Amino acid sequence: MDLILEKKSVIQILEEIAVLLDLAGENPFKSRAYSNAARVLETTGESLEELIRSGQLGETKGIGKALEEKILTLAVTGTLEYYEKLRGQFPPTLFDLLKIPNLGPKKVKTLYSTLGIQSLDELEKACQARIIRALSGFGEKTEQRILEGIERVRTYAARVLLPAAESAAQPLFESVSSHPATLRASLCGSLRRRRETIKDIDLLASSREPGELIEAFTGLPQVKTITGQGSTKASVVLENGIASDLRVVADDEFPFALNYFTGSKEHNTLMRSRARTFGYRLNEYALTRENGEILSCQNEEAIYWALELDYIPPELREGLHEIGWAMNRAVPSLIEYGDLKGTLHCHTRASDGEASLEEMAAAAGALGYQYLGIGDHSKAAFYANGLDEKRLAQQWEEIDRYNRQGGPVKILKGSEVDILRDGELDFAEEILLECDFAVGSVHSQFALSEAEMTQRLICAIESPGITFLGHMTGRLLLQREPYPVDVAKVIDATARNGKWIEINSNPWRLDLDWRACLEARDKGVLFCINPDAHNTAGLADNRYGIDVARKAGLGREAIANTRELNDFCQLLKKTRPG
DNA sequence: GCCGTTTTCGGCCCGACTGTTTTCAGTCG
Repeated sequence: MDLILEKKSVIQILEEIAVLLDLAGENPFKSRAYSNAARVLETTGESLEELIRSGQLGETKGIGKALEEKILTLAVTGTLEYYEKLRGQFPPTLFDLLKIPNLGPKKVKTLYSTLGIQSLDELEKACQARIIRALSGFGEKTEQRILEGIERVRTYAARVLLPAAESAAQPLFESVSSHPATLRASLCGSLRRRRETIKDIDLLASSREPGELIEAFTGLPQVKTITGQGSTKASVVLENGIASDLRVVADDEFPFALNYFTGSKEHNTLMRSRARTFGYRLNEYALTRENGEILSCQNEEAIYWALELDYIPPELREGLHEIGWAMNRAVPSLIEYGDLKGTLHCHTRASDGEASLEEMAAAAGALGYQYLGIGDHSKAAFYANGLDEKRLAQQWEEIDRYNRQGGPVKILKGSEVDILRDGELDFAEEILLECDFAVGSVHSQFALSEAEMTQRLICAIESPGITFLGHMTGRLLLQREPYPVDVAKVIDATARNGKWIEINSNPWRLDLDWRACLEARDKGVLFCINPDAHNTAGLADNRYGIDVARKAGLGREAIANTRELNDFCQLLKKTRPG
């Protein structure tokens, strides 16, 4: 069966329908059903084709009869009358208005239906002409906030990468946690869940004098504007454009608030539903019995235990599988930051890196690694000064010399070999088989069809000399979408051929995405966490790769480079024929 | 529109803050 629309497009349309239903003022639970179905599709490992063929689509929780039919129609015909009709009611530019803070579907609908406002520009003009304040439900302040919001959307619409948020958050956290009025403090939200991109920095503190903390927070030198300030909560925008919220609670409420503000929203919803099955009520202050009796919890762990759940680490709280795992006492034991014994896929000055072999090795040694795999670019990557056969041989001599002298780490010989358009590799098979490992990567010709790209990657991973694919989907977070590829099929081919999957730790990449890693784990594939480092500092990026692994629910045993040198080399050999 | 350890109908997580109200709707997380 051939599908006209791929899964990603179907998901997008479902999400769009949810927004359109909100705009139309439909039952909010109906809208939620569409969002929910989109999320379910996004997180299931199965391809849409497989779900349809096996008849599992309608069996999936969150997809009932109506949605099954609509998804099927969309996938097979590429269109859906229900969607088209809904879409016809509103101009597509209304979606831009929804990005303005404090403007939701109701207000946008009012702006559109009373004044015909469709775009940011039109809204800006209407605000400047002081027309907005006359609308019922709007006022002078709303008008002003909309103008500020438009400015903000234009300037800082984007999310930021995890490391950027982390470095902005650290001084805020230190200021709050060291304040004399603070009893306990924590970073929360997506930062604590270690998401790959962050929208704002959430902070929580407990105190007997919340007002003092709020004052101190809004007065911090990093704060550019205060967008909201109450007695227990403040919202600000920092000088660097990132938004930040501080919430202050009483100390006995802290564990509940910590759990609540860590989220995700989906996880919270599931936790509250779980509480209800015991007749409890859970909010950010307490866990309460029906009779009003409060169940005391000293820390977050106690909340999970009170709901007869295993403790769930923050990274797993995405509303996917974690509650089910926790109910069955099956929360995986996650890899820890110190668990890596070495790493592969690093560059040197020989291609486009900034450091020498020795410098990279010394830096790896300083991280406590036992081995470092050098994988410089191959000759097709001419823009990166890729190595040809001769220069590769010279590098090997250099590596042999280094290893004979016995530095802090054993250097492994490798190559990041370009995958050419047809799936063939930039080096001959016998050369790759002489390497200790080889990373196959796509660096050009991104604009293939999904079928062609999938075939290209499968062809590469079937090559005997290849150990794993480098940054499998080619995405650059906040910059470039992944190239079209059927990841499930590539993972299948990887499993079939006994190869590994790279978790590329570069914060721009974090590729393979954690959402897809779980599926690979269930197929028994081993992972390798690599920094793709182009300088010595880049080696430390592996902590972000570990975040990905943790979010995927991977334990130490699933990651090849948690093994000691000898065991690791044995595993490497198993990726080769014979 | 989905779903079932109070249920096949009537729920669907819950509270802070804001602005525009004169008791509350909208938005956000």
